[in-house]
Amino acid sequence: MMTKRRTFHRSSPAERRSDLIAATQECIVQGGVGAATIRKVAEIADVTPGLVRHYFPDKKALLCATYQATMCAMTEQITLALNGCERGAAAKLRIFIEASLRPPVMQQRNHQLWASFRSLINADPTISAMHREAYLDYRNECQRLIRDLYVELSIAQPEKRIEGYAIAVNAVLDGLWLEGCLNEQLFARGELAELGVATVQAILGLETL
Amino acid sequence: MMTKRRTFHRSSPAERRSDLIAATQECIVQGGVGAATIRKVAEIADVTPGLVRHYFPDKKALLCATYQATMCAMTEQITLALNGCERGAAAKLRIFIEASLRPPVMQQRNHQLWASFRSLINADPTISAMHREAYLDYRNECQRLIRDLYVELSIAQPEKRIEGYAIAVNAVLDGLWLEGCLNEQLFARGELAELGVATVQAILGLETL
DNA sequence: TTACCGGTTATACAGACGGACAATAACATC
DNA sequence: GATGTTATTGTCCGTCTGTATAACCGGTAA
Repeated sequence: MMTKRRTFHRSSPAERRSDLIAATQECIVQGGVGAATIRKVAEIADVTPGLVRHYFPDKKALLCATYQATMCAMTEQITLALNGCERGAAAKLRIFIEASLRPPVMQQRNHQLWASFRSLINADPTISAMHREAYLDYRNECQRLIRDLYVELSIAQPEKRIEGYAIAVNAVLDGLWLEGCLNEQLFARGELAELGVATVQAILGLETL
Repeated sequence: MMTKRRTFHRSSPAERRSDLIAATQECIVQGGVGAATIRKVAEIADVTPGLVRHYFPDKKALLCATYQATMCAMTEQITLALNGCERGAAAKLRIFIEASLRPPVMQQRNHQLWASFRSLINADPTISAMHREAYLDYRNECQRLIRDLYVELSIAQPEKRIEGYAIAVNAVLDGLWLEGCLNEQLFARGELAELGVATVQAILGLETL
């Protein structure tokens, strides 16, 4: 009963870590959090189960790292788009909306991951804290862009109203993102982004995006 | 080693079924889908594990029934509010918005259940189909209310534009519902409902809600 | 009373799970 | 080239899971 030993391959720690996280994402996408078992993750990453524990002290740590990586990847895409534009506040807000409502941010895969982790909010305080932080970051970015826009247009608005706008705009983007992710083939490419821009214009009472 | 046998109690089938579904919901709320094990469900329903299988052929059936019950309970609350009002289209739309953005529909518990089942969409085609149906029902209801409103106001609108409005309004309600469920204590009671009405007014270009 | 039947309980079982650990292979340092 | 270090492998264990099945109980009808 001599089974051949698996070929030994060594990768850089950063690469291995990222591979394991990617494998975890793949599991979750395919079958929810419950499908992300240590064994399955190891199999997808083409590695033995023991190695997973060498990089992450326990399963919870692996899941948290995966959540973090997932959210970072999305916000990174948006800041990337935002940094590529040095024009005014209106253009920035438009780009923020469009980046949020197009691939690679608006993608069924991302939604699947997002919903899966969100389902753990009551179960794990760490996940809960990470979620809250990501949510507030996004909403504050939203609010900042809206404030800058009114300043640029020399329209005075009380901060309280701007906050209300931010909540509403955030809600629209969340909602359209959800719809778009779930029906990737139902909407033409860019359709939801356009609808998002038009809707935000209506909410802000502007026609200048 | 004589452990006392559990007291024998017989309930009506409908009641037992509903108890088991409620217990499943409780598990999911506390710890996500993974926490809803047959044994835990049975414990919460104060019943032995074997009985669960007597009412549901397997775990998947139990989860699907729970999903169905969860969504039905929410839409039922909304139709209930809608039926209690025999006034015009504007009032109906307002009530639809407010019912969606107040307890008992807007409730952390509901959100937890919603996210949990949504995380299974890729894993189970039955869940996927049920979700799609619920989503389209809600959006169509939305679209119908908007169409009726414009008819009432004698404003001609191409159906294509009404569809766009419905998508946007649906997105706002989804988004605000998400925000509200997750921060039940952050918003004053009715604050999001008001914000929702104002935002929908802005989207539809009306001030008559 | 008695015999039956379906709801209910208790227990058994095979498989998968997370975590722990020793053995092994590649690399780093001297 | 020898030696220590770290990444990686293979294997084990106790626990928990979903499911199957046997034993039990209480009402119902003959």
